[in-house]
Amino acid sequence: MKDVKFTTIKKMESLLETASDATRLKIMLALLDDDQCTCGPECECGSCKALHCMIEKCVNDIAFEIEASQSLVSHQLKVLKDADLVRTRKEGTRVYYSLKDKHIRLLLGVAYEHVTEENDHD
Amino acid sequence: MKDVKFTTIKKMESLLETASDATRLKIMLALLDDDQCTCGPECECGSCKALHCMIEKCVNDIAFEIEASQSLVSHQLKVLKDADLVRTRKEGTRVYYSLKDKHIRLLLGVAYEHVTEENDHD
DNA sequence: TGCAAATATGAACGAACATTCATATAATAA
DNA sequence: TTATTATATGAATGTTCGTTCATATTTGCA
Repeated sequence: MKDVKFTTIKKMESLLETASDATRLKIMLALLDDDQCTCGPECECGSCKALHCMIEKCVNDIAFEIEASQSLVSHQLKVLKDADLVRTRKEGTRVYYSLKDKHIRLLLGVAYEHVTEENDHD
Repeated sequence: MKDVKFTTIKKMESLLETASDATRLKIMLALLDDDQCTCGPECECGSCKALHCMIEKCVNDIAFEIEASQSLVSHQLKVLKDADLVRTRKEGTRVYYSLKDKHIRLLLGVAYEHVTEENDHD
């Protein structure tokens, strides 16, 4: 992986920087939760341990779940949205947020495994 | 992925925060380079498109390659080392750095793919 | 209309961070 | 020892960023 373009570096920086905050991580992990998964046993999402199932939650529910203020969650959701890590769907007064795509779920998965596994040498 | 412990969140934050800097990304991408790979065709590292081959470079070579000052590279290598993203090997006056393990290479790979691929919906 | 619920936003404050410059340490060779 | 090369480190500076508080906007409903 050599001669990576500067704009590519900058995009990677933006992606990782956006992901690298405890509040935003809590939000994204809440959106990786499997409570709302209604797929069958063939599904590989959430509790099924894989990543194609889309889970969505509204702002206040996220705020309650991660025990943060509505303002903070809204601010950070905007950061996540601007950086394209989440998508939104409006329904009445509510706005439902979900993770953007499989890369984001993979990123969270890799980071999670790295910090929870014991030292494995290479 | 629910009920993630606070310390796990903090570790993920640290990992991603450490990775989310253009200078440090350049350094890590330099360590993902395949110039030094001498493996055979069965090897899956670098140009072989996989991740088990360890590549190491010393500080000044990295500084030259990414066009940054020695001081800056040394500072940021320390950040990477403290956060356990790279390992070191001393040989005479030189210190050779390499990526810590496959998770780090995977992390870089996922981030790279996310920013270089076109929109793929889920 | 007016009210309530859900979400978004702007200002402000303090903390954290990337970079540079100058200098220190460590190892090797003469 | 002295000189040289490679690397590390401490201080200083300017900037960025997360959070809070107060308030604005939007939507649905009486």
